[in-house]
Amino acid sequence: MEIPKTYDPSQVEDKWYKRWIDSGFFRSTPDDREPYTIVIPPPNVTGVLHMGHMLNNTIQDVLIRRARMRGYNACWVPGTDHASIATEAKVVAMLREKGINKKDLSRDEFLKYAWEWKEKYGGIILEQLKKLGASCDWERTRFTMEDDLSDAVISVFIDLYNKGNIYRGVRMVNWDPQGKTALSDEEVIYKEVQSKLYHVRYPIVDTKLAEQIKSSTSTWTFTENGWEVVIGGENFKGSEFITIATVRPETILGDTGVCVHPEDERYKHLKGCFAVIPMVNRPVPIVFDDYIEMEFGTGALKVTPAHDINDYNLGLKFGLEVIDTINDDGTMSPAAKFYIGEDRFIVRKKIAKDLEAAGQMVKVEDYKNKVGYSERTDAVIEPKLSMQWFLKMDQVAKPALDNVLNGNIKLIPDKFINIYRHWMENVHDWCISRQLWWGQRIPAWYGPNNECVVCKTADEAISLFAAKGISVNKNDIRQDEDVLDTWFSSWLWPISVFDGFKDPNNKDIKYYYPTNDLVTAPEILFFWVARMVIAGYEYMHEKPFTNVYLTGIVRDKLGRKMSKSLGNSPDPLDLIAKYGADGVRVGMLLSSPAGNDLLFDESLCEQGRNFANKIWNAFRLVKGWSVDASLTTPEVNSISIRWFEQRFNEQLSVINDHYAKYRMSDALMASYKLVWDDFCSWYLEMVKPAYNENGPAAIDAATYNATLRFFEQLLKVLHPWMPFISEELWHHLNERQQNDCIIVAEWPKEEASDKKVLTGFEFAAEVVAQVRNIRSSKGISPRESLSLFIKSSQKVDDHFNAVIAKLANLNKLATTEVKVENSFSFLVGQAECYVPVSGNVDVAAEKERIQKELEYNLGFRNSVQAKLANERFVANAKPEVVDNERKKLADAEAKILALEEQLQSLK
RNA sequence: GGGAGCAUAGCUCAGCUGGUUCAGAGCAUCUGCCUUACAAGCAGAGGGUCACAGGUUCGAAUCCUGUUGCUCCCACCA
Repeated sequence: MEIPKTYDPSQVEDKWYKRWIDSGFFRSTPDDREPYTIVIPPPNVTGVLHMGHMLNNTIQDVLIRRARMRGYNACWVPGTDHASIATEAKVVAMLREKGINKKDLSRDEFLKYAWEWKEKYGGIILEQLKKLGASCDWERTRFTMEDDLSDAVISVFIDLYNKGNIYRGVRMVNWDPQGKTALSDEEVIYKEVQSKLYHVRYPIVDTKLAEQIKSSTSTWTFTENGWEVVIGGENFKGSEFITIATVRPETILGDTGVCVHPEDERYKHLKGCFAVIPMVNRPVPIVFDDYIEMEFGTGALKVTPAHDINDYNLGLKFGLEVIDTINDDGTMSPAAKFYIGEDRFIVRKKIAKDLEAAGQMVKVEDYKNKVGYSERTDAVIEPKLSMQWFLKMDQVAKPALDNVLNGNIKLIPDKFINIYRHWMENVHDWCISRQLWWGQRIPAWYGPNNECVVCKTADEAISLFAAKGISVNKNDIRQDEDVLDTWFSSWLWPISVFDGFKDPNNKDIKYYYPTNDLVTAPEILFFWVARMVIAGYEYMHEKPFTNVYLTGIVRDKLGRKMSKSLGNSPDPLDLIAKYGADGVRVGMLLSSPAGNDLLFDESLCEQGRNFANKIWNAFRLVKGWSVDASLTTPEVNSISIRWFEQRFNEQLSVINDHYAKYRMSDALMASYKLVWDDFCSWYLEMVKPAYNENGPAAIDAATYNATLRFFEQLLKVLHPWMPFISEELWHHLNERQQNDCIIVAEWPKEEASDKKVLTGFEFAAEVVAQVRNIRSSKGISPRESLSLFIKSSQKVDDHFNAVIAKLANLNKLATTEVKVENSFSFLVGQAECYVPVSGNVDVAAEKERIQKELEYNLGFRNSVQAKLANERFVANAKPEVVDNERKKLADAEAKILALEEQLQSLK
């Protein structure tokens, strides 16, 4: 059989993925085994796979596959999220391209387009996940807007409303003028931008004049030192101004007050006075509040209650008028009286110019500030008063906080606990309404006079109204136009995917809930994780998951976030095509400790691919062996087999321990080294038959069988990381029954390892390395056979002598009582080793080398001696530590003695 | 403005409650090898005052304080 020299994943991956599916290996139904469950963080239904998904889902698949092998009933539930804002934006854009304006469509027409779009593009991402090898139970695929899940959302809303946790109210919300919807605080991204700070002076008038200005039209003119106003033919003059500083002059038209600090000497005398707002000529009160920073700007703040949350609060406090001057789409409203219908940013420039022309602009300075942007549309957020639905958080958040703090739910890494606590302790009410169509429509109904009832259907609404004494028919009532925040459906995900709302006592929810692990990005710790915990306790009285593994953000190697605009995000499918899914999986996980950002570089995938190839070639070697049943097992092989068994046991427990602590990269690296170093570089070289003129010699049956057994065990350890190549080789290694696949093979049992064998090997390995070092530094060919003599006062473990002889290519390995002349020497532990050479040894170079080693050991001995001479050390340190120091001293002294002897003999 | 975290080799990271020759791993680098499993490889080697300054201790990469630099989270500074 001719086996290609390199592993070709393209020949393998689709074949096995199909076989796994066809065999139902991903399928999970409740049985008597213990469940192990993960619900996928549902990606946006119209999204495509990016590197973040790759990392995330690779980790989930590793966890799921290992659990499956360990005998758990492993269930990974996949699905997608309807992502209302993002999807609606995409649909609107698609329609616009077709020349259709959303405004011209009815709600139903629009939704029809949206569903078509979803059917067409939805779930591409799930197909992509299959390429990665994701072993989800695809028969369980859910979608947050499918009927059952939507029903769950609606009934939860009604339930929370009836419990008094949901209320409706006018609040200052983050308004996205492009998406024309309110956003939650979490959906606003603040960016630092270069702005301008405009200093504008408002004339000061007293109460009497203010009254006159209010009651009739006034015409103002400004000079350098004062102002003049004509009211009804009467002329007034003044020289006093108050200068405010603002970055948003377009909101001046909505000003209803000016606020200064009560302790501010500059303004104390203005109590009871009014400032007159430019252009609209509205006198507004000057109020005093210690919210004001005296040092900032001029120390005077214009108050625009309709367009700034702080101003809104001040407005409430001082009873200021609210004038909403900006429309939903970010243009000026009629209430502004000027620039009506023009965009807020254009108006900003215009009004600045106009104020300048009028003589009210004092100065303009450059200024850096933070501006909120919509996460979804990137539009600048407009704080806006509007009627929204809210969920009260303080009560429901309590168990969600407690159960993380008491360790009932674990965050990995645990540094996120503090962040979580901080958020939960300062949680704000959650604005859950969105002014969109794509999503679950709010089940609230309004009567003729805006009376409101909350229930599922119009018929129920009619009877609820009737109960309130309001008699209506279907045509008199209308349903709320808004839909619910997407997170208001995804927070139910771990429950709703098992139909926990529809059928609370069904087998699935009872069996799979609570789930085990959740793997997600820290960015959505509050958006999603915290809220799932809340929903879990509210509706199941139980946590939704036990462990939350928080991945890092995938960045490029320069540390920049991957983004479309930077073009630094590779297409995961291209990577898979290039390096194989196994290679990419390994690449993703090689260096991504929980919570740490992953600086991704293609070379990581290359390393993964190389590893796959290494395994492939180990297989080629083993498969190429011909077995001769008549051969007895050579000594070198027996001890090698004995050693590898121990090494495997030892490393398996290391790997298991890493997994238990969710140290994925460490678990992978330990697996990697076990295969590459221990198995390939050492074990296979140890048992590999020598070759004669006819090619490689035959191998004995015991060695062959042991090697196959080891290989199988290693493939199992590799399977979670590299499902495809491990499955492929599993079947090449042995004839298998149809269903004997590694995906469902049993994870290796952890057994004790014999430390004596392991340390015996370590000694041998060190000797081999030293001989190789001599070859390398002295230019002796590996093919030239050497001899080696070991001199030691203590007994050295000689079990591995045959191994040493083979790997170091020795024709003789013996002990000696005396130093061997004309040889290179080295020390391993206390054993002096001599490699005699035919030519003359470079005495000077040897002396120098030995001298250096001697000096190091002398220094070391001195430091140990000093330690032991210190009475306080001997008195205070733990006895075993002191003993250890004594042993170190003895070792060092023996070494020094040996080195001195060697040096002596070279003279 | 408040809070949290980080700083160890060129890069990415380990280093558990202070104590094995503790200063590590992988990658990268350098040297020598196309040795019939693998050049996507083999063998060997060189890289670090553990950010800085103090302190606690018999003993500090590890604990404490301060400084510097970076990152993240929260928050309503015009």
